[in-house]
Formats: sequence, structure tokens, C-alpha cells
Amino acid sequence: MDKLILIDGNSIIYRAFFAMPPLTNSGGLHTNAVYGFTNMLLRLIQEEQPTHILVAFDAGKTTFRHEGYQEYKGGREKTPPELSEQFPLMRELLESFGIAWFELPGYEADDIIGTLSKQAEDSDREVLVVTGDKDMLQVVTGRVKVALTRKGVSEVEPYGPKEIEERYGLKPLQIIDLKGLMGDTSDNIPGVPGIGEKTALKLLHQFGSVEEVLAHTDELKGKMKENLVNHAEDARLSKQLATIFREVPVERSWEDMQFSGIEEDKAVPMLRKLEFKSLLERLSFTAGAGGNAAADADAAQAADINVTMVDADTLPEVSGQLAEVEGMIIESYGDNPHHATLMGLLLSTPKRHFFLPFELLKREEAADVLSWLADENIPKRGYDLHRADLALFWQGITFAGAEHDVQLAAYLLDPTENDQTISGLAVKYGLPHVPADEDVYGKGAKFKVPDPETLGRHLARKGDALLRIVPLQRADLEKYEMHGLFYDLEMPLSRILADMEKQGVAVNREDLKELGVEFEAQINKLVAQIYEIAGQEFNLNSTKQLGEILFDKLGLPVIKKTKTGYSTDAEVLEKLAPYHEIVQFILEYRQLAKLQSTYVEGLLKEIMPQTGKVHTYFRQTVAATGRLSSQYPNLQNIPIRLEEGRKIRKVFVPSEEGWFILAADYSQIELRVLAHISGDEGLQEAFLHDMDIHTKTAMDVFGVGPDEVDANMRRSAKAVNFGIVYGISDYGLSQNLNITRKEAARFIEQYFEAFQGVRRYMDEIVKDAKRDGYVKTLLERRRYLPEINASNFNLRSFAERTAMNTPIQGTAADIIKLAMVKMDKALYEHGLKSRMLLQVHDELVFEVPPEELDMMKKLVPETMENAIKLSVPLKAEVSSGDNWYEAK
DNA sequence: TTTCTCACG
DNA sequence: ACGTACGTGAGAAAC
Repeated sequence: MDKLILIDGNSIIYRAFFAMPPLTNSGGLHTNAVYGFTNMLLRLIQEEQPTHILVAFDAGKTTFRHEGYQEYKGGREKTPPELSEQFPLMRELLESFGIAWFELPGYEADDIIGTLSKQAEDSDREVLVVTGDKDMLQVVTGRVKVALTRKGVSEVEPYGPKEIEERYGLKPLQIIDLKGLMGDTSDNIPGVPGIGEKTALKLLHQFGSVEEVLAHTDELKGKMKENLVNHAEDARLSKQLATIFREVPVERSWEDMQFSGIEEDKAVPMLRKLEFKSLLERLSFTAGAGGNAAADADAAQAADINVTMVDADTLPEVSGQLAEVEGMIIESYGDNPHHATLMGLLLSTPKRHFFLPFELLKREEAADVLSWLADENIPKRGYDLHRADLALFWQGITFAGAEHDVQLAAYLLDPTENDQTISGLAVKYGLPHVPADEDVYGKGAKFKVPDPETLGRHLARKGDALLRIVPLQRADLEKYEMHGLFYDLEMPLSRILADMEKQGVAVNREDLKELGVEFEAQINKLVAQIYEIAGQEFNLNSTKQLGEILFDKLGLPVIKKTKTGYSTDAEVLEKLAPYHEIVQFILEYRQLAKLQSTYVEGLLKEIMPQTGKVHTYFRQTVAATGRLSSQYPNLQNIPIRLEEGRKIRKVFVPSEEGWFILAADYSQIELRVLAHISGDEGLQEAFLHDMDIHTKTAMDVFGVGPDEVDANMRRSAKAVNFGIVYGISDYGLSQNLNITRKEAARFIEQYFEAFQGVRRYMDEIVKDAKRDGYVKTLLERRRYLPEINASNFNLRSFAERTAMNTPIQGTAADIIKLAMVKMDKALYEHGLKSRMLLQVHDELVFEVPPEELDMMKKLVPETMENAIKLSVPLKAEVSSGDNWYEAK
């Protein structure tokens, strides 16, 4: 028998919106309500197997109900814009699913559904109505069931006549009378005052209908009687409003509503646009012909991929196919690429895939493959080739010629996407399913290298997807004008970073240990003093125990709390220092303990025994702004601000006798970038004359001459400059300067008064971000800001500050990356032995032989300053010494 | 695994 | 009224 599902589109989409956490696609489009709706829709289709479906929507603001009652649905909150924008999406999605929808000005979805359910029933068909609105129960009959949503929209509870009887003790039509007496605040239907569900049900059980209740008020007494008499008209009106109109002129034929399954070719692009990855995966299941369709499709897909398990005998065959290879996967495991264990190599041609277990590469017969890998003139396409390069390097295998790295491209296309895996990208691009590595290998303690067959098949699926992803990414990069950024900057940089990492930085282990001994002695002394003063021993590293000592035992005032208890961070401790002598000791302990654990012990662990160096790993695909990050160890946060910590830098030394460490850093690069992109004349003027920018800011903000700027004014100006770069807020500045918010707000206002171009830029960039959903750097690097239009103040404010900061920080990152590529080229072309070792956001560190020192002291800052031409000059300062400490 | 703290630009 | 400065990684404790 035919089965029709009628869905109240408005009811479901509202419920889905409020039940789901915020969700946006990378374009900033809100999609949470559509997601919830779609989820429910797929479940319904699967469970109910309908032959016909129609989704009804409300159309327009007024309906026939407003004619009799102006206040109908009055007092409702305006639909949030995050929801409004999802209505068109929802309709588009329904069309892509081949599901009919209908709306008619003057009528509500309820009425359309009431009409169609009546028609269907009259022609002997089964109907299921899906809504969140209890009013709908009035249409229930033997053939028409109503499913009410529960828990948002994730579950539904079906009601037939029996269920209504059980729940309310009423016949379906009496639901109208129930509403007439109770009213409905959400629709602004008055009902009778003082009568809620309990009383209304009692009355209806006794009299049966609104009319009968009103006819028998003399049998009642008290306040209830009075209200019923006085509000009889309200009750009649309310009943009328609650009655679903079942004669709507619906122009939809039975055939229009027919549903014959979701057509993949139409639905997939839509789901891709919305970035509903999990639903995309589920779709292949619902579209399947029952049984374990997902697994079947998976198996079919896998069987379709032709993978050859290569052994020593078949290696010559691979050699003959190398010219056809268009993609590769070098699989390894372990977090630190320098210590990664290689699992195998997959070489993909358009027709077939070759899996080589890693051990095979060590045999003589693999010579052709090895020289292919090492040939920089053979362009390679692969996934995380930077990591592969390092892993191979420590096995004595050379890798060169990376042309397109899918992971790096994915990062550029959306630097905030956390799933950069091939599996995730396959979903994003609507490609056949690729299982996640985790699902094949297990994770954490369960990680296990699978047998070669399984591994080979898995890699082949990744390789197959990779070949398809490359041209799609190329098109995307072209579309967003990021072609140059990728192929001329990030890809070349990737190789340069790998070279720096392989080179490593020499560390004087003995000096570092010696430093550890000194810290140890100081720490022991401090710990003893602290225990003495506290009158007991405790774990100083435990914030919980420390809090108990400071606030419970010693009774110091609580300045700030964390989610879990007392805050004891340095900011709080500074404020507590005047109250108790113990606090100063704790601050000193904290400082030394940090140096000891992170920088002495931590660094010692990272020195590679074979080289006596630390080999950091620069991550090129994590920072949302385009910066690099550094791991194992992090060499971008070696202490410098305080002298005790700065001493750590003495252990970073040249790797060859008599060489020097040379460091060059950009001066005020972010403010110079701001001067360029904002076009602010005052700021540009200041840099053209190479003025001290904080002093200049102080002069303009405080309206004084150069000689009148005192240290305090300069300090404030400096904080304001930082604030500007970060996307200023009065609260943030007030915290930083320890002043009131009002005072901070005045500083900011004075700053914008003095630098109006900056104000204009900040206003514009936020406006642009709200319009486009993303911001860009000078080199077209982009960052999406899906929360820029959020109604939540915090989310929105955060996105606004990010919109102001990212073009500045990101452009600075672009510039130093450019400088690195140019520097690498310059070293090569001049035939220099000097080596680039580190990048610390605005600084480059080299090791330099004595005979090249003079030249490098000119070449490095020159190259950095000329990396790109801005409307203000760039400035780099250089220094050198026997170690990193001396290069200051 | 999450939270707090702190090192850097 | 809302409550945060932007971007990272690492160690230790607590869950």
C-alpha cells in the first residue's frame, strides 16, 4: 500500500535549529538546522520506506487566521538570521533529494498537511505526519498517524488514536478543544486564564467539548467558573484558531509527491556544498538495496582498485612503470617524523597501484625506485611529503622533487579544517569512501601495523583518492588565486624546512647539564623556604594543593577563579605578593621549575645521539594565520625575556669549529604591514622616517612633543600598538596595562583619532569579513571566519578580532616565508656554506663559517628587507656571536 | 584526555 | 549585559 509522509517543515527546522549546536560550512553558511532536518529525513526514509513525501512550509507573514485575530502569533521573537538563511538551503536540499515541498501564501504548513492527509485518507492511503506541534494530533485517524519529535528532532514518537487516548483520554478531534481552553503562548492564543492542561483535561473528560463546557458553567464554581464565563469568547476564538483548515487549494498531485529514492548524482553535490560529511557517508547506505549495503559498496569499491603487491621478483616490473606514476603515499607511523617508522611505499599510476613493503627498498633490485625517488626533476604528488622526506632521510634514502602535496594544499584551501586526511578530503570532494587510518591501524595502545595485504589495499585506496584529489585542488587553488602561493611559496618552502630540520642545531650538552645543576640548587633552596613558611610540605606543582595553602590556610584574597578552583597564575601571584612573603618565592620557583623541566630536561631528551643536535620539526599545516609552528622540540619559544632563561640560549652553538651563529630579525614587521594595508598616512610617515614607533604613537595619542614622552607613556603606547595588532578591545587593553576599562577605551579612541586610516581599515576588514565569510593576506592566503555573523556575542567578537589580526599576522608570515625562499636561493647561487637553521616568526637563525660572516651580515638583512615591496620599508637587524645568546 | 600554567613572536 | 586581547607547543597534575 502507498505510504505518504507529510512533514511540517517550519516546525522541524525551528526545532532542529535550537536543538543543534552551531554549525557552518567553510563558506560561513549556517547549516545546523538543515543538518538536523536532513538527519531526521534520512532516518524516516530508512525506517518508514515511504512511497510519497511532501514537506510543507508556512508562507508569508499573515494567514487567514490573522483576519479574525490580529494578534495571532504576536509577540514572537524575530527569526534569527542564522536560521532565516537556512530556509532556502533546506528547499534546495529537498529538491536535490527529489522530495516535493509546498507552501501557499495565507496558509500555514499545518493547514496544508491537514488538507493532504484528509485527501490521502479518503483515497485509502496510509499517512504519517511529522511535526513538533501537538495541535497536529487532531488529524489522527485509523490511517493517519502523527509522529511528534522528541529530544530536538533526533527521535519521533508516533501517535495513533490509541496513544492519544492513553496519553490524554481524548479523541483526536478533542485536541482542538484542549487548545481552546488552555491556549498557546507560543502562538499567542489566549485560551482561558487559570486553565492549564490538567484543568482543561478534567473539564473535557466531564463535558466533552468547549461548547459543552461553556453551556454548563453553572455546574462549576469558584475562580474557574468566573474565568470561563468572562472568557467564553476567548475560548471559542482559541478553538477556532487551533482548528486546522483542511480545504486548502493545494496544487500538488499524488504523482508530484512520489518518492523513489535519493538520486546520488543530485544529492551528493548538495551535501558536499553543505559539507555534511557524515551524511554523505550514510547516503550510500540509505540509497542501497537493503542488507549491509555500506559494507558491500565498500568491498566493491576496494575490489575495483587494482593493487600489485610487489616483491623482489616483481620489482623490475615496477621499474618499467615508474614513468607512469602520478601519485605516491609513503606511509609511516610515530608522531615525530625524525623518528618515524616506515611502513611502505605506494606508487600509483592511473591504471594500477604498486605496494612496496619498506624492507624492499633496502635491496639492490630497488635501485631504480630509489633513484626515481631522489630525482628532483621528476615531479612527485603525494600526501605529507615533508614528513616522508624526513622519515626516509634517517633511513639513508633521498627524496626530492615534491610538486604537489595534497595535505599542504588542503591546508591552504582551509587552514582551520582539522581533518586534513585523505579520508576526510575524499568526503569533501565527494569521492568514493576511503577508510580512516585509525580504523585500519587502530590508535593509541591499539595501534598495529596490519598485514601487508591489508596495508597495501588501504594505501591503494588512499592512492586512488589522491590521484583524483590533485586536479580538484589545483582547480580550487586556481579559483581562489592561490596557485602562486602554493606552487611558488609553500611547496618550495616545504623542501627548505626539511633541509633545515635535517641539518639540526648543535646543542652543548655539558653546558646544558651544568645549567640544570645550577637551577636544581636554586630550586631546592626555594622549595625548602616555601615549605618552611607554609609550615608543611606539599606538591608545589599542583595548583590545587598550592591554592589550598594560599587561600585556605594563609587566607590570602582570591583574585581569580578557574573552572575547577582557585587560579594561581603569575598574574594572580603578582597581585598577592604584597600580602605575603611566600608569594615571591613561589613566583621564583615557578620560573625556575619551568626552565628546568621544559628547557633543560626537555631539551636534553631531544638531543639526537647520532648528531649531538636537536632536530625540530616545523609544521607547515597547522597555524590558522599561515605561521609555522615548531615541535620536538619547540625551538620557537626558547626563553629570552628574562635573563635566567635567556642563558638557555648559550647552549645553542654552531655545529662546526670556529663558526658563528647569526640571527636577523624584522623590526616591527606587523606594524609595518599594518601601515601598508591600512594606508594610514601617519603610520607610513613614521616608518618612512624610521621613527621609534612606540614613541611616535605616544606623541600622537597623548598629543605631546618627542621630548615629553616619558617611559610610562611609551609603555602605554606600546601596549596599544599590540592591542591594535591583536584586534583591540578595551577590556584586553585594560588587563594588559592594569587600568580601568574606561581609561583603556579612551586610549583606543585617541589612537583611532590620531590614526584614522587604521580605524578605517579595522572597520572595513570586519565589514568585508561579514560579507565574504573570510579574510585574506597580501599573498591571498585565506582564513574563513564562520562565526563572524553569530548572534552569540563572544563568538562574534572573537571572529571580529581575528578578522583584524589575521591579515596582519598572516601577511607577516607570508613575508618571512618569501624571505626564506629567497635566502635559500641566494645561499645556493653564491655557493655559500652558511646554513639556515631556524625561523622564529620574525627572525631567521643561521650558522656561518668565519670567512662568510661579513658577507652574510649584509646578505641576510638585505634579502629579508627586499622579500617584498611594501609602501613602507622593511627593516631587518642582524647580529652574530659564538652562540644564540651572543647573537643578540 | 583535559586543565592549568607558561615559554615565545 | 555579554567577558577576551592574536598565534603557537610542552610539562605536570588531575580526571
